[in-house]
Amino acid sequence: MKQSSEKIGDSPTRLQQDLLGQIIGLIHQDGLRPGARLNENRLAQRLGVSRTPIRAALEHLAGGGYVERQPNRGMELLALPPEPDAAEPAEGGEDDLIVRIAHDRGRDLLPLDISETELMRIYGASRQIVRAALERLADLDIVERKAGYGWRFLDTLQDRSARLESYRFRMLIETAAIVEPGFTLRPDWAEVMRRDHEMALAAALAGQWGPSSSVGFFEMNAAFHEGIGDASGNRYLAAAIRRQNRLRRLSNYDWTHGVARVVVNCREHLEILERLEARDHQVAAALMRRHLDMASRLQPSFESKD
Amino acid sequence: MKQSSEKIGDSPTRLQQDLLGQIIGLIHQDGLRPGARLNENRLAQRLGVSRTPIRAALEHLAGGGYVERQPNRGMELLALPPEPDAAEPAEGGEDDLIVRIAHDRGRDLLPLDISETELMRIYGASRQIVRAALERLADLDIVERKAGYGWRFLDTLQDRSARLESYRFRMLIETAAIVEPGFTLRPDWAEVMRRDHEMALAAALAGQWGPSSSVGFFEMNAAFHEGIGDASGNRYLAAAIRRQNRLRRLSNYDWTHGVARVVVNCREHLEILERLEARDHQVAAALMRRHLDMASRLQPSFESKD
DNA sequence: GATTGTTTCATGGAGAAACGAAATACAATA
DNA sequence: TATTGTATTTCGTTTCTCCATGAAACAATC
Repeated sequence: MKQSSEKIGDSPTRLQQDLLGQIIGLIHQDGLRPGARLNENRLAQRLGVSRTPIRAALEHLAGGGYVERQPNRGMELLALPPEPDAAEPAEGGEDDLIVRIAHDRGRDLLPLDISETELMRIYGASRQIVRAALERLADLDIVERKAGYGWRFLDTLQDRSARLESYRFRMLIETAAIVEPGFTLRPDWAEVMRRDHEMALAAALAGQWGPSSSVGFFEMNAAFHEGIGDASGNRYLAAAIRRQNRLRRLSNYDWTHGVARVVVNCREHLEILERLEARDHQVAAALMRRHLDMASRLQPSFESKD
Repeated sequence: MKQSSEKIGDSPTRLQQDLLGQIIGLIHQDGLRPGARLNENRLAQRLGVSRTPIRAALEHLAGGGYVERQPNRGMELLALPPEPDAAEPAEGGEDDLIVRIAHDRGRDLLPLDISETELMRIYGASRQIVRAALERLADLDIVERKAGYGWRFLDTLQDRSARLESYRFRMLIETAAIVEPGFTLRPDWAEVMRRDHEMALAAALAGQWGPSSSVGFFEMNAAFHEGIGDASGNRYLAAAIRRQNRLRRLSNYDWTHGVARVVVNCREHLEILERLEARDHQVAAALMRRHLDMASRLQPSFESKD
């Protein structure tokens, strides 16, 4: 048996899975056709890793029937593999746990003071995972180490004033980002954003709003604001916006404002986008300010959830 | 022997050391005199820990001769222990390592790509410490995980444009902090700040500037800016300012601008402080803007250090 | 009854060992 | 020579146990 000599087997690693997606992306980007050969060295170099995980990823692709190994001559492309949906929020147990902890604390399912081992029991996660999650939550000022043992929630989450402060902060930095002298929008990014928003808008208008749309909508939203930060040319503005999104991700994964608000949101984003493409930064900034100001006035209906 | 029953011995724990300092602080704050008794329960409650580490800390105080254990009646204060200097940058191996790594990378003593084990070898630290340091550096966008194994420096440090972006960002958020509607300065904080700055100013004018003054000066400086963030009443502004200081701490521990600049810096801070106390927020913000703008124009003389 | 002294339990850190997987070096093949 | 196939080395995660130490309960003392 030839297969047994390559020990690929069952589960692709995190890295291998990432590489798999990137390889597929490169295949499309380079416009390869069936019959083309995939050079391992070049892939390894372009993706910044060694050949080992590349080979494993290719082996997985072969398992799907998209490529075939030609002995001593490498992998040949048989069919174009479909592009996977980008940016799923990391199923496994890393960012996932952070969201779950924050969510459960928001519902008062977790006590204010809690120890690592207790969290390990509750979520069935290893100490390391729990630790990493707590560290990152601490970085967002959501928990803090107690002096001795254990951690304490700071309850920035359901805090009403925290929400307003967050919006005030965002109004400051996001408008500033838009009027930065070095602001330059990447045209391809704007294109993708427009398309995504128009699709979301159409879906919302058609009443297609499933329970899974919530996360996707949030991520599109986040990508919009982060893209503006990146375009500002100031890495600290960009980092601050990204940080705010990380914070919002913890409490905003379930959309509580209904479809009507989704429509408004998309339209406002599209309007800002238009102004940005027209280099009308002053108006775009004003629109952004109003966009955030309006959003800050919405009442999050927390309690009526289970 | 009575001592052997209490197993305190040699090395005070991190927690015990912290508590020791805090207990001393409370003794002074409460204005206790020799003869007073130190209640374990109350100390434990005020400091948010159990009695166990409190007892250990008190035992250490007894070792210094400042208190004495009266059997079954607790600790009696014999003499006022001296207040330790606050905010030493954590000798041990936590924050310390972060600064050292950043410093060495800034001097090009570390390669761009590096593995954890290599860092362990170089600094003789445990894997955990190195990991924690790298995670925090990653959080500041100074390193990033490579796809496979290892880490890569992003070199935000000696990057000239990063420096300017940082100052632009600070000009934005720190002036915004001052003009926040909820801005309220704690009078005691202002008092301490004024005193510290005047002392530093006097020392600088007298030409007393040792190699150790550098860190202390930086920390005073940082405390000033962070205090303004805290006074703003917006936790995200405060957090952003604190984060910028954390970043600056990595490259600014050695002051390269000479004593003259220390004098200017202190005077500007004192002027801002005055305006703030007079509730003259607009002018204070303008002064802050100019303060940062001037600082951003200084040329950091990097290379001439060893 | 309040406070200290003492014991017991739980927490989380340190260290070692084992393992899976990525990096690297080397051999084989076109 | 360039590329793939294979073996070796290295890395970092996982998992385990051990143990100091902090939390909490209980007993003793004033």
